[in-house]
Amino acid sequence: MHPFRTHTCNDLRTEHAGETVRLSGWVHRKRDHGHLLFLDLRDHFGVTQVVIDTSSPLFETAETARLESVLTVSGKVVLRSDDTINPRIPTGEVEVQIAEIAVESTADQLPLQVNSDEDYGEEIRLRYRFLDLRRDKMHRNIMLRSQVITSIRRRMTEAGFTEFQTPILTASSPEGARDYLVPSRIHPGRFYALPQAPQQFKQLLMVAGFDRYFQIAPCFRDEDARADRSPGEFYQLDFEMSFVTQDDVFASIEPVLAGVFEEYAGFNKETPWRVSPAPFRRIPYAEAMLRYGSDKPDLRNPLEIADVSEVFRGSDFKIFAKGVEAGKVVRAVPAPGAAAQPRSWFDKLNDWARQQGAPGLGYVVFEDGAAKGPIAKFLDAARLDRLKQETGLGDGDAVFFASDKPNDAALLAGAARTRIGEDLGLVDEGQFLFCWIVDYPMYELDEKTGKIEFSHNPFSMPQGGLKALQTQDPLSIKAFQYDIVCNGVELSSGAIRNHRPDIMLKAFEIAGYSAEEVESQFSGMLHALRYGAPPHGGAAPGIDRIVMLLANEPNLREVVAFPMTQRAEDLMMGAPAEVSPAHLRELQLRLVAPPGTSKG
RNA sequence: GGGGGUGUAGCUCAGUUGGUUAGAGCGCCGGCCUGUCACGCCGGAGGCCGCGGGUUCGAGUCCCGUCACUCCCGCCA
Repeated sequence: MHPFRTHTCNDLRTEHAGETVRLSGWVHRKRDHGHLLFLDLRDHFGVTQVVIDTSSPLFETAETARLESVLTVSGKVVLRSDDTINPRIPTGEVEVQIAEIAVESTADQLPLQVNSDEDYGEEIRLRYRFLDLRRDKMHRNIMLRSQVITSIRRRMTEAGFTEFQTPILTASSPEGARDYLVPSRIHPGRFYALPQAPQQFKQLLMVAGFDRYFQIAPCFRDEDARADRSPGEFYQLDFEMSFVTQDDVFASIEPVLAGVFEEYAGFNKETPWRVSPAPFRRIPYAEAMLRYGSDKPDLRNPLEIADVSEVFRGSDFKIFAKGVEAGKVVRAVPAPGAAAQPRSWFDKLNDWARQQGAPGLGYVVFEDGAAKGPIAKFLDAARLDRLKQETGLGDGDAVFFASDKPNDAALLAGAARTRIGEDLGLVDEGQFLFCWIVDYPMYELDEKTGKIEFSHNPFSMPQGGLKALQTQDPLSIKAFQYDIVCNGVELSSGAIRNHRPDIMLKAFEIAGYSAEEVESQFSGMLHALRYGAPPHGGAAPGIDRIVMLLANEPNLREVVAFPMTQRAEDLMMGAPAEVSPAHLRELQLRLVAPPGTSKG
């Protein structure tokens, strides 16, 4: 019997009745009636019921085939009687009567059930990823990923971008995350590094006179994982453009992102989610920190934080009043309608704030024309009126306070905003809400050392250029640096790059780097910028995060075919692995015992 | 590097105040069943209670350590 099928397991319909067909697939489910056996045969495309009874000498072969064994069957397509039609599958009006059967391969007892959507532990799922990926949800997620990438490629190409490849084996760069190193055999003692991003190469392509570059680029960073941060490797839609302003970059990528999100906004959803149309809202960094307490706000949460420091300045609530005099701030998180919440709700939020390391969350409740709560009695009528005004609240509402140094207060208020919004059911989830965070500060003050440091990307162009660096307080200088955020997930950061060696040297000088240091550490880039570099800029939205959002998954592993564990191990392939002494010798490497062990 | 959660049959889980032989569902094996589609019914096998140590007459249960998976902080230009 020829092993190849004439149809997939999703093809057969009533019009095929009477044809003899061949189907191949996995045994998805068995319904054994003793003298009559139904098998659901599953392949990549779908499921078809095949049937056999004891009048066939092949009955026993079919009956003993375990779940997830691979079969090829052939036989006649027959219509099902009206009362046995299965409306839940596209092939449910027909079935195949088995005339021939071949067991292509058998399956051992399964460590996880392919035909169920039960939750299994990560360890089992990752160790048997090939089985996990057979399951419906994972199969669809990985297909979504492929379709999203195809859609992005098409949209980028149609927008005039060209896809390039850049090296995987490259040089370690001193800034940024830890590198993955690859030893050189030809140059013992020297190492390649895997790229954290194709950042310098894409800039060099601009210098080389290409324009509108993009790449679905693998990026490698040896940093610890999070739910939305894969350990080791991830993919970016890396793009760069020459002779552009920040507005040009936004205008180019917004329709691509909005288009992809609109295209797949209905994935796994009864009704497609709304997508915020281009142009996306732009929020300056300082405003985002003040109003949302985060530089990646989820704008589906309607709550906005207010600064109410002046309400407490000179008030009888001495803790806050003294703090304000000492340069601290008071941020107010509104909780509309919260007056109806029981006392325990307020206590729980307070306990939560203490777990976050704060002294607590003070609050005021406006109820029956009066102000209640532990802080209310310290505020006179004028201050309470002003508080209502600043927060836009009134009777029936409550307001929580975070008081600390500006940055710390912002972060606590931001976390409280998220929690209160969720608790009160205020978040309108059925949408993808994009925004740009713009005007990042070029520098920030390291509170421990008192030194001025780059706050984000040292290669961004400072707003105001060389003149700003020469004349402004460094902490007041903004950069042409931006993030794109969707539903509280940072999809990408990007920048208009600094293409002028003189501005770059000055920018590094302010952060305490000598010209010699900069020349030696970034020689390749600086060298290139001295031979006619176009102004250029771009960004690099994360592919994995885009798919995660579209699939509405809480975790990147659900949209990556072969992810590693949190501790950066591949349980299926056994990576990382030890290598043979001969292998090490060839690379002139020797292992050194870690401190406190005797093993060499 | 630090904090939290979880770990019991192949898998998902239950297991009371520390007390007899550690249970259920699915899967697996066997039997019955010719129209099911999560087929049904009957029976069976299957356990280093993650691992190591301790407390106790007695530990799945309490204590200490450790490992794995995971969430978070640090880290991620």
